[in-house]
Amino acid sequence: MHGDDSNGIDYSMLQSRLGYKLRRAQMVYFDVFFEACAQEGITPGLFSILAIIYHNPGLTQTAVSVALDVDRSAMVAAIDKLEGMEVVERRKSKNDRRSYALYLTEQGKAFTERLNRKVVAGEEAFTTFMKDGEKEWLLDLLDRIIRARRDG
Amino acid sequence: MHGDDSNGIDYSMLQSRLGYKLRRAQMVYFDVFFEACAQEGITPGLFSILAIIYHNPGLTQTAVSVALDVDRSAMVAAIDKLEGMEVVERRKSKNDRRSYALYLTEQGKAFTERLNRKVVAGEEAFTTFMKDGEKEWLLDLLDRIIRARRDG
DNA sequence: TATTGTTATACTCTATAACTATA
DNA sequence: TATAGTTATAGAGTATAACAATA
Repeated sequence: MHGDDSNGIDYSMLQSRLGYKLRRAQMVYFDVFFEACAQEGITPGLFSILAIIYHNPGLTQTAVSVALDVDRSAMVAAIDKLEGMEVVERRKSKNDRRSYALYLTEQGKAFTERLNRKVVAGEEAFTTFMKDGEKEWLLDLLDRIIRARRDG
Repeated sequence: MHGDDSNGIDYSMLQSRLGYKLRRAQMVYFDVFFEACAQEGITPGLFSILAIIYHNPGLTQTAVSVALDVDRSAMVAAIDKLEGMEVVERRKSKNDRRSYALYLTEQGKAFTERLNRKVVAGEEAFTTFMKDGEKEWLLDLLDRIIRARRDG
């Protein structure tokens, strides 16, 4: 092992690059997610929105966008789609008539739970080659990378 | 710690999701890369192309696209740009007149080496909160995820 | 003045399909 | 017939700026 991948290409400058590996790993993960959820019309981004609303009912669109670190303008089409699927509903906020409070419908809750089971099951494909505790370690280390930004 | 992030949002369904963490970590990494290389007009994708050609001079565009797992049609604009920056050159292949052999120019080699030093230095921001050997372990684990696809 | 949701817009990335010139 | 590079095109994803309603 000195920079060569199995296809005979020398990856020397990339094989020890965190960013390159993160991107490739994410691409693989996306394929697994896609197999599990594409037929439901759900992308990773939509799933993350459902997951946030599931555990934080009543949030505004802007609050969800902040939680997921995307622009609030991107939420409009996303919530439109989820509302069209009848899994999310916008309720007019009483105290602030500019904003909506977001809730999952009853079927939206069941839908999200089912999706979550599929995603968790899909992830088990990755744990087969992990030792005990290795996944928790990975999640913790990724967290440290994520927090590196806001903690300086 | 039971699903809450520091902003008061409950991330229960996401905090143990590999895909979510991979994406967020990659976003943070991209910011660091951007600070280091954006002024040079280089994105992570362009850097990966330079890195491949650096260690594998003479590859065709298609070979590079296969090495990086992107469509060959995406290579055209990328190589156009790198050629415009005079860091890569297309040389007509002798044996197969359909294809080009890709090489770094002299300044392209120096440019790539300089970029590599910047990227490696930028990555050190992430190693400050890693224990000895943890980065190598992370790279190895990400590799196992990446290989999970082609190895089944 | 500031903020929420919205719209219009644009830019990047990426993939597909079809073309051309070679093989 | 198959392949390399190219082009046109389209779809996601995401960001900015501006606007109306409301705070």
